[in-house]
Amino acid sequence: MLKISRLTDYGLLATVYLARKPGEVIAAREIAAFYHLPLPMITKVLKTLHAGGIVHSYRGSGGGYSFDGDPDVVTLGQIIETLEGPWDLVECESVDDAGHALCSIRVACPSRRMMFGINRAIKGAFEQVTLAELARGAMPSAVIDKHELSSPRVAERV
Amino acid sequence: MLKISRLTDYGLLATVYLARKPGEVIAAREIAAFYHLPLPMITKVLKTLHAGGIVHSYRGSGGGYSFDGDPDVVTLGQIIETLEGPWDLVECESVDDAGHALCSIRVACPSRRMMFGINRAIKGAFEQVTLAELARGAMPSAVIDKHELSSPRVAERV
DNA sequence: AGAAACCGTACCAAGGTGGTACTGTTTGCG
DNA sequence: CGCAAACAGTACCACCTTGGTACGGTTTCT
Repeated sequence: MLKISRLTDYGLLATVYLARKPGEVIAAREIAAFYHLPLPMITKVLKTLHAGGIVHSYRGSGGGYSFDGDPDVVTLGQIIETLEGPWDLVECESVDDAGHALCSIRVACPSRRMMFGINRAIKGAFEQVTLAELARGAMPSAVIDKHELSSPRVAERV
Repeated sequence: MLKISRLTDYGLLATVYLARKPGEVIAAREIAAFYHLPLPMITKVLKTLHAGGIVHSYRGSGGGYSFDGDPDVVTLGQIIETLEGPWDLVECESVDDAGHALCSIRVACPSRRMMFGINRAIKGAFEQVTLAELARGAMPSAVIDKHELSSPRVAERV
């Protein structure tokens, strides 16, 4: 299930804040103060971003976090995936502890294949928005290509 | 926040089932049996679909639900909106009981405008998938049109 | 009259989310 | 050396949503 929780939103804000001052080491306290958000929330999300390799961390006095990567390479999709973990619109493919599919009607399900198409489209949209664009505050008028939608039965998956 | 809960998924299944037998009055019991889902769940979701005007209901013995509309007009977006209610990726515009914005940094927020772009793209994707396509089980290769992005400098990933 | 089927509402357990607290550990600096 | 700043890890809690159930009421067909 796709969700963009408040925590993920905090993470985006923090990442953008760091990306706007590339290479600079900034304490979590400063970010929390800027956005008027509780410090423990910001530190929590920054820990996750660090674990995911999005930002660097520096401990000790004068430490903090920094974004050292290329903002044109890091995408919104990567950040969301780091913060929320893997996601899908529906849980068609989930399996129980024994490895059996939770959904008993998978093969005949009328919505599964369609959902995967939508799924891919959304992930694609997230992948095409770079951190650089986020940092600039640009607003893309992203749309779905109608011609691609009508094509029936493109690929057989799974 | 966008979420497609299991209940919404049930609603999609039920709607598709009805749309495949247009005009036919079908008891909730039959749909539940077909998908191996608990009857109370199906009835609950069908009530919501009826309240939203997606399907018709007929009471009494021999009653049930039917889809009488044009499957080329009803969209996935309408069904989701009926089942989940209005949604947005982030809660930037939410206000408290007194009408004041919950987000204190709205005007300067670096992610708000971008999120609205993504928001629109996803809603657009949902609006372009019709119930007829769902019923056919077609799988669209929906993609975002790169040229519509505000910035031409889009990283070559995926 | 009785059964079939929808309607409305209420209820509950489980899990997720937002948020807090506390105890390390590392590092810079006087 | 000793202190303070700042990250790391973990545990905890209140609240809400979600999935699912229960039950009594109403309509309609036979």
